[in-house]
Amino acid sequence: MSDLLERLRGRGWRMTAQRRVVAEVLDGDHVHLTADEVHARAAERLPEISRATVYNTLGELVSLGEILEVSTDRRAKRYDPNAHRPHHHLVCARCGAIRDVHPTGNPLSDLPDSERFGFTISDVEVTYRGLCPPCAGA
Amino acid sequence: MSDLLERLRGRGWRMTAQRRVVAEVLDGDHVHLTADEVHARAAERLPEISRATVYNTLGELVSLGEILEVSTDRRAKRYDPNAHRPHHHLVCARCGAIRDVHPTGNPLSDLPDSERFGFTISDVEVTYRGLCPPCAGA
DNA sequence: ATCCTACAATGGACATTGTCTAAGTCAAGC
DNA sequence: GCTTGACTTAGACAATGTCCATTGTAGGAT
Repeated sequence: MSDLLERLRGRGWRMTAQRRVVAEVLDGDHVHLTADEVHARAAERLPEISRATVYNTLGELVSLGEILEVSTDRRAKRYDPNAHRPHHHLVCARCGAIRDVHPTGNPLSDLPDSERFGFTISDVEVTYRGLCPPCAGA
Repeated sequence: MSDLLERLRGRGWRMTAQRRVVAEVLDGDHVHLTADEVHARAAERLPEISRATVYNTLGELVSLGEILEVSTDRRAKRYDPNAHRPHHHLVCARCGAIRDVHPTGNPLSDLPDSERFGFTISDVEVTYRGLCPPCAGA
């Protein structure tokens, strides 16, 4: 168990059974669960937890910067607990598998001023798409 | 009017009033409409056009490679008629405005083999996020 | 230890986006 | 001008997410 719960408590986050369970479900590396998957896993431990609470809690954890929202497909948002190390994603176009990747270089420096249209850019998101070995081998 | 309709006809695409209207709505540069927006604009000219037809037609145009699907937010997919020149997107986090951009460099070469996990990578999508001048000025 | 109160959880309605199907309609070839 | 198979339609359905009024409770105050 990481210190996620401690960090949250230290920030004055009111601790409830529901919030604890959601945080515990997400507390692992290289996990990219949808809200529904989080709800399902949380419900294994706390059967009466509601979907709204899971959505609320996930939203709060995102606001607190403890997890990241990832939208690699146009289906459900996924939640990535690996929020403290910048990274991008590699997605299998067939089965949806997701891996965290760390490209070299900084895409920001690849965008000349003339292509920024006066925007204040705060974030760059890179998604590599392809086929994972099992799907490519088929 | 570009030659989009001619290209489609030449490929044996059966031409109907609905398809013509959808193609015409999309026939412009730097437009990034949602399916519903396409439907609304098409309905100005052809009031009885159905949502299903718009979805079907958009899907076909994507399959034909004439337009691109863009998922810059987790709301509706957007359709980009600028399918013949590779580009990425710059999105305003507040108002959702989208600009096509052309970064230098190739993000694919920034991903070492050790970070590819055996995937066969076919596509890279880069999304820059920030605030457009009006939203930043507020 | 008990009480208070603001904050959190619940559940169910609602919203948005997209898909599917059965039946009717029409473009294009003959 | 027919015929036919592809296209369109309307609306039901599905998946994901949001909202709200009500009920419950964590944590501080007494």
